[in-house]
Amino acid sequence: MARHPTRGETTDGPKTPTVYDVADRAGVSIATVSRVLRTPDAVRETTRARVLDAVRDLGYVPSGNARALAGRKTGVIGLCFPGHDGLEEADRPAPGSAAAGGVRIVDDRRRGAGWQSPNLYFDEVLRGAEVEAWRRGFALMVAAGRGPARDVIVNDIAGRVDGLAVLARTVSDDLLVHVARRLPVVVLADAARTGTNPLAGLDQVSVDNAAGMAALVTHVVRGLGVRDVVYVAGPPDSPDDAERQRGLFAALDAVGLDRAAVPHVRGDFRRDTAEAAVTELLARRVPRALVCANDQSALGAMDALGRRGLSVPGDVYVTGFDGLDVGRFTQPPLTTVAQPMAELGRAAVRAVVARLADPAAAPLSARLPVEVLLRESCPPVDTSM
Amino acid sequence: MARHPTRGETTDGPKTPTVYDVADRAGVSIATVSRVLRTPDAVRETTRARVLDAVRDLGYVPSGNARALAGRKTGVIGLCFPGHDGLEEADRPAPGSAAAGGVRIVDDRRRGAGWQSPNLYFDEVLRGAEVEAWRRGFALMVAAGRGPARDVIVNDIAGRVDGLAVLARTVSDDLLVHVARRLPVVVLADAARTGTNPLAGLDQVSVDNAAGMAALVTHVVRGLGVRDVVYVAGPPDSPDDAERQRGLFAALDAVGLDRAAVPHVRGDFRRDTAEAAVTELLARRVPRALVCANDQSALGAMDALGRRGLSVPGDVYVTGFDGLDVGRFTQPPLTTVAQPMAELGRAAVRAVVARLADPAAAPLSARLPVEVLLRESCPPVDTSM
DNA sequence: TTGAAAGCGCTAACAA
DNA sequence: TTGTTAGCGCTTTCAA
Repeated sequence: MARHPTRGETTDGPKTPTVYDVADRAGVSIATVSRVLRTPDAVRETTRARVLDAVRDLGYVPSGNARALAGRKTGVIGLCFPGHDGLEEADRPAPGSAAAGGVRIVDDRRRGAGWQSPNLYFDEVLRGAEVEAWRRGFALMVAAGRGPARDVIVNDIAGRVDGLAVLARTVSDDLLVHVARRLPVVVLADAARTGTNPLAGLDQVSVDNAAGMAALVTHVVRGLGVRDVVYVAGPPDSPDDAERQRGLFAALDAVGLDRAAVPHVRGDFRRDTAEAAVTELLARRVPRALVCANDQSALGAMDALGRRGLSVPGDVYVTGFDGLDVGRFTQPPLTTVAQPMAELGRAAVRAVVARLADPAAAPLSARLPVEVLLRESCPPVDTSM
Repeated sequence: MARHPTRGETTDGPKTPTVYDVADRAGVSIATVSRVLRTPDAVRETTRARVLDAVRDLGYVPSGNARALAGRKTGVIGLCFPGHDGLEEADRPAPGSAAAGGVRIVDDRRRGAGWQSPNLYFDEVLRGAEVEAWRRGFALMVAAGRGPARDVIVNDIAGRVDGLAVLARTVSDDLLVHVARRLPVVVLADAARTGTNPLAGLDQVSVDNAAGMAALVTHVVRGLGVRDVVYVAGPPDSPDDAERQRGLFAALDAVGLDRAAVPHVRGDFRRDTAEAAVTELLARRVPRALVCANDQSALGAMDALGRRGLSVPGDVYVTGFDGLDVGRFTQPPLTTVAQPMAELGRAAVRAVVARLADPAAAPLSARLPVEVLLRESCPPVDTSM
């Protein structure tokens, strides 16, 4: 009768119980056990109680894998991103500090506002995705791919989930296309979607870089009346920077300023590079405003200005882009464009769920609105007079 | 021969391909397909190539669930925590701000250093867990249980993973015990493990609250020579606070100060409550040092002191506990005890993996070392003279 | 209301 | 080196 006649009797210790064990103990069939767990109302009260008791007594927990296999869906959504590079070693406890019971005492007065833990960006996306997934009744599986094994991970995860949200350039396009044949894939924050892009057919969710930059630049040029602007650009191959430049140009066009009137220097999205670039610029001349491609380079710009003894915003306005937390604590606080990171995660999950519900729908391309945060480095109105 | 003779022919569109489809197309058996994927060296070069081609052509991605079921292990570790309460609504885009193409412009100059996004704590634990899981070859499944559904979630996740790490008091003890019968469960940050605790037999990883507080208080009393201390306590039922108080007392005992010499006021771990409590205290007298049960209440204490025109650290030393990021940006920066959040997550995963490797080992109880970060609010040496 | 039985897609003996 | 086959634990018709 029972499929496992010797279960837990001949072998070493009791194995983890299955529906069969519960059914045996409750004196019902496995179908009834399944019903009790999935459609309790379809089972007579007393039977249900017997089954539930057996579940309790046995410590039975249904196998999600078997369920998923039989039910042809997992109830899990996967989230892949590029990984916390550099974190692997960074947060390893310092050698010797782990001495038994020993508490290390550190003079931490030197550490300035510039420091911050890496990749907060993804943390927030992740959090948003997590929240949304659970609200929709899905579990979330996370994979931060590091190194060349990324593809392996994604492939691995793809087989375990109903749908996948992948941050731009986490894995090779080929793999993504391959995987997308099997399940819904949503690409996050990859706006540079051209016709020839192999990912062109996939759903995507991104942030409205161009509109954000346009609004910010409009504020600088029209709101503050500044015409002497320099743009501290990102890496030439960055789609994000390309979009932000589009926004910049759009704003210049709109206010009737020649694009050539706003020269670029190259900050490469990095604090040190931007500092160097701006230092070099300042050796030649001092513009009234520095519009930076991201917050990191804005920090670098402020470093350079500070070193030259120039005041922000008194002598030079500085703006960033991203809305990193650190910008709230700089001196002065940094005007920036905040990206809705958590919302990005949520939107991604929503997109996956929507696709699951309607596989035939046209590819989705969502743009999340950004928010310009005016802070002291480039205030709402000119306060210098 | 093939198990699915009509696959993709009679039904609507091609179904997602399985080993059978790949085997058919490559002209081999399913076993060979499986081998190519799992032990490639056990297959002749030419055969392997044929199979791989078929995989490519078909867009085949192996089902993780079927694998897990057949292989009796999932390769996934679960992480459960109490959830980002309050976040659900908080990060919802403000009504109206999402207008198509509209970019909201906000005067953000008012928002002080006190503000910060909630639950950064878990983000870091999560990140640590993710990193470690990945290094060990496991995927990570995340569940932030919210509301009464927590138990359901955990039960659900338990069936999908090889092992589980659960933050203290995320779910009911009963459920945890139930689940622990089936798979390894590691409890995080629940140090208050008494003999009668139902969770007593489980592995656990926590932070050395007592030692941290003891080191900090020793610094205040012995290092700075302060004897007039008030403790701003947490909620009475908090195991964390209890541990920190133990550390406090231990330090007092060690330096020969009567415990009664250090009165308590109740801050309840919250900024506002602590501010109220300290305000009331200051109406009576001004101690030389306020040792607070956590960072939040330290912020509240500083609020109260500031309102009274008292200087930190000139008039009163203030210390916190937790190592929240925000403490680096307060005026003055906050001396605190940093908990190794990311390391907590990693240690949890390590514990699960260890338990998986040796189910018979004695229950593990790991204590992670903390770090005292001396900053201006209670500096390494008395600089006021 | 309950039970019998056929898979879900894969792995892992065991044979060949 | 490759194929056959028996499950893994569950859901789900279809009958009873």
